[in-house]
Amino acid sequence: MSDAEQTRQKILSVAADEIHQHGFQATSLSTILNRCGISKGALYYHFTNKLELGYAVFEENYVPIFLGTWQPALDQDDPIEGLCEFFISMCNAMVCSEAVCGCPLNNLCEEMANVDEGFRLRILSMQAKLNTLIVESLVRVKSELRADLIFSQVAYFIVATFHGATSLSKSSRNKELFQQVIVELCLYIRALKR
Amino acid sequence: MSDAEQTRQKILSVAADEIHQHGFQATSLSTILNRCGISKGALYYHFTNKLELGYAVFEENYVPIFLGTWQPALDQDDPIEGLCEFFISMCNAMVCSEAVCGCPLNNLCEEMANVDEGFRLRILSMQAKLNTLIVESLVRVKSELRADLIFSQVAYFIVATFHGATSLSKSSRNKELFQQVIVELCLYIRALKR
DNA sequence: CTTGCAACAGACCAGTCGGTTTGTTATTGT
DNA sequence: ACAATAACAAACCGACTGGTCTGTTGCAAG
Repeated sequence: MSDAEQTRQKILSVAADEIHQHGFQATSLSTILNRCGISKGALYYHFTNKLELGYAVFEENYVPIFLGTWQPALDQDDPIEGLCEFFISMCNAMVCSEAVCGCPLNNLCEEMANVDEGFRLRILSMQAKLNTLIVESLVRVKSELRADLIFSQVAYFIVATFHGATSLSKSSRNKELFQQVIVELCLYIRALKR
Repeated sequence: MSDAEQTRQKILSVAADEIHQHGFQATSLSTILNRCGISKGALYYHFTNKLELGYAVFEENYVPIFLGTWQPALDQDDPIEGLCEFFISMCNAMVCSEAVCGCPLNNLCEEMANVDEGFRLRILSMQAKLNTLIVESLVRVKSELRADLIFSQVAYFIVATFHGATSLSKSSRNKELFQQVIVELCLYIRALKR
């Protein structure tokens, strides 16, 4: 990796962390510069402005990580159990993570969906993509599921609940509420089977 | 109402609207002053600083409205149907509201829970209070419900899902996704009955 | 050896932020 | 009539914001 590409990646990862912690609008460019140990010239050489930096963080950092965590769960032979295990593992991982900053994508969704159209459209396509992934995995084991299900609706329901659980744990700042919602969610998911 | 109290209320309601639209941190005091047609001296006569104004908006505007919308639904003879009707009516009301800014409390929760302790504690107590209300209404019709339910868990699940649905509709900016999640949520709620 | 460009460094800018201070007006108790 | 206080108005402040501009390296091609 060239030096230039290296600093670009450094900026992206630091920006991703700052945005995750403080949100996009509250993130200061000078903080990013300090943490990276670079100058403003460097940043504006790689990105045209703060917004474009935000978009780049979204597409090159958040989205891959996001899909990378859901995909394996849905690729299991039994996606129902795959999802449950995934959710439970999120519960356990939450203990270790010292800072409960919530899901970066959910945070951006809440903050920027009504502020900037560029963010909104990216969030929208992300949600649609995740929905498709879940629906596909459900269709794959269709024969094992109840006949009355509307897959897309179920998928959005799961995502919405998971999002809500994340949000609850953010304000409560412990995993208890998160765990409760997740347990109930697993009950719901397993009840999808006939 | 005295003149002073009148300007105080004016500030509160305008601030509530601005915070709802742009979030707390992105809300500018000068915007509030312009919309109110008052000066900075007036604002700082009634509130010690921006944070205290935010707290006042939370407690005197958001909380009463919030509880005022949930309470009637839970007070119904059949709280299960009360909740469903409440959710459905939220779906319909959403068409009329031109701006989909999400629930003010959920927004503040997402934005400020990790930023300011004062907000976090207020949000926390609000969530606990809502949870208590829901649990109480479920206990009231306990005999009609399944025996395996953990009421508190169910209550948090409902709230989390509703929050998630709100968030989805914010980014999608139409009521479709919201409606889908709500329909599925009603299915879940009605299945609580034995 | 030098020309040119990629890859920055860092001073600088206009604007905005929350907050303070001083000044003014209207009302009210004495 | 007068002093005191409530209820503001508005100038002002330092800190900070995103963004621009000019200058300076290091390397690579000719």
